[in-house]
Amino acid sequence: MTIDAILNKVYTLPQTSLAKIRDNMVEVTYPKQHIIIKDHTIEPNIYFIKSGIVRAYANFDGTEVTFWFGKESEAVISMRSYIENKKGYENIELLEDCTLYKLESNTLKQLFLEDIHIANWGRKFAEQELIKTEERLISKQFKTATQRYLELLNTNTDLIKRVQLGHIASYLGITQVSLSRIRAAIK
Amino acid sequence: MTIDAILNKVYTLPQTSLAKIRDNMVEVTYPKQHIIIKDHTIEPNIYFIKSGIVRAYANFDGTEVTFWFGKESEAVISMRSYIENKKGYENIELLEDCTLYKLESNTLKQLFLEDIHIANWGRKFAEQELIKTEERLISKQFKTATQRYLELLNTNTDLIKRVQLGHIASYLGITQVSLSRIRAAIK
DNA sequence: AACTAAATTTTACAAATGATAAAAAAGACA
DNA sequence: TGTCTTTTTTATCATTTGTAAAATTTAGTT
Repeated sequence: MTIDAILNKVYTLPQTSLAKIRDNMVEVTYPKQHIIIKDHTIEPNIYFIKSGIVRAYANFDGTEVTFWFGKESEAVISMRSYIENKKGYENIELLEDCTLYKLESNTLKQLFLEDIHIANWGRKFAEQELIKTEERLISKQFKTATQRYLELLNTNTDLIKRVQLGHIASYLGITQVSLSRIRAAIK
Repeated sequence: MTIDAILNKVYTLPQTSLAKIRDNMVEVTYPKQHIIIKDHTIEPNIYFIKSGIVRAYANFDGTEVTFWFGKESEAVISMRSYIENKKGYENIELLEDCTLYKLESNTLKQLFLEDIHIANWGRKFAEQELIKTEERLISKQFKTATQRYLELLNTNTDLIKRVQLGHIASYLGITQVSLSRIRAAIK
C-alpha cells in the first residue's frame, strides 16, 4: 500500500497537504525480532506499516503482556510519546521482516499548527484509533476468551497463522495452557 | 467548573475560538436515573459534565455491563455517533442529578473545518480520550480484579462512595458476590 | 537425515471465580 | 418509628482457570 493511500484512508487530504506529510517520510526496513519502539523512552517517530506484522507488549510486575497486533497500513506509535511527549510503556517488536514509513512526530505536530487539513487529518487519526481501542476494551469486558479467540479466527485468520500462540494467548488475557484447551475444545 | 475551563483543559483556545464553541452550548439539568444517551440510536449531541456522576453500560447477550464512569469536567459521548455518525452501543445513565453542557456534534464538526484552533482542540480531545482508553485497556489486561479495585479506591475514593457496588463489580468485570469477597478480604 | 532448540499440547493438582440461595444490613418513605 | 425495598454479605457447591512439569510436535541448522 502506498503512503498516500494509507494517509487518505484516515481522512482525504488535498494533494498539497498530502505532499507536506509525504515529503517528510522515509521508508525503512528492519528484520524480524527488531524492536522499533522501546519502553521507558520517548520515541520521536511514528511509523506506518507498509508490509509485515508487529506486536506491542508491556511489562508489569515481571509479566510480559501483548496488547496489540499491527498489520499493513496500521500506525505504530508509542501513545505516551506521541500524545504527551512522555516515556512510553510499550515495546514494539517486529514479528516478520517489515517495511515501514517513518515520520518524526515533531514534524507532524508542526504541520498540525500550520495546515487545517492536516489538523483535521490528525483529529480523524486519533478518533479512529480511539474507536478501535474502545471496541477492544468492550470486547475484552464482554466476551470470554473463547469468544474472542473465535472472533480473531474469523476476522484475522492470517494473524493466527503468522503469530505464535503464546502471544495470542497473552493478547486474549489467558495462559497458553488455557488457549490450548480452548483450541482442543472447538475442534 | 466553567465551560471555558473545561474546554481549555483539553487544549488552550484563543478567546474568539472559545466563544464560537461556548455560544453553541446550552446548560441542561436532568434527574438521577435519566438516560441521556440510548443505545442503538444516533446521538446528535455531546455533553460535558458540570456536576454529577454518570455511567455508561451496554447490553450484550442479555447481560448488562458497565464500562465507564464519568464525573465533573468529563465528556459524555456516544463514540460511534460522534466519530462515525452511526448508532451507538452505549446507554448513559445519570447516577445523580446532573448539570451538563450540551453541544450539537454537527455544530462542532462544522467548526473543525473552519477554525484551525478548534480543529486542533478536537484532535487533542480525541487524543486524550484515546490515551485514557488505552490505559484502561492495559489496566484490564494486566491487573486482577482485586488490584483494579484497590486502584479505584485510591484514585477515585468518592466514586466508590457514590456508586452502588453492583455497578462497580460490573465495571471490574466480576460479579457483585466476588467484589464482596474482595472487600471482606482486604479489611 | 539427524540434531537441537523452540513452541505447543497434555496432564494433574491447586486456587480463584461463578452461580445460587438465603441472611443481614442499609436506605427510602409514609 | 416501623415497614418495605434495595443493596450487600455470607455460605455452599460447581466450574473455570492457573501453575508446574512432562510429552509431543514443529522449525531451523548442520
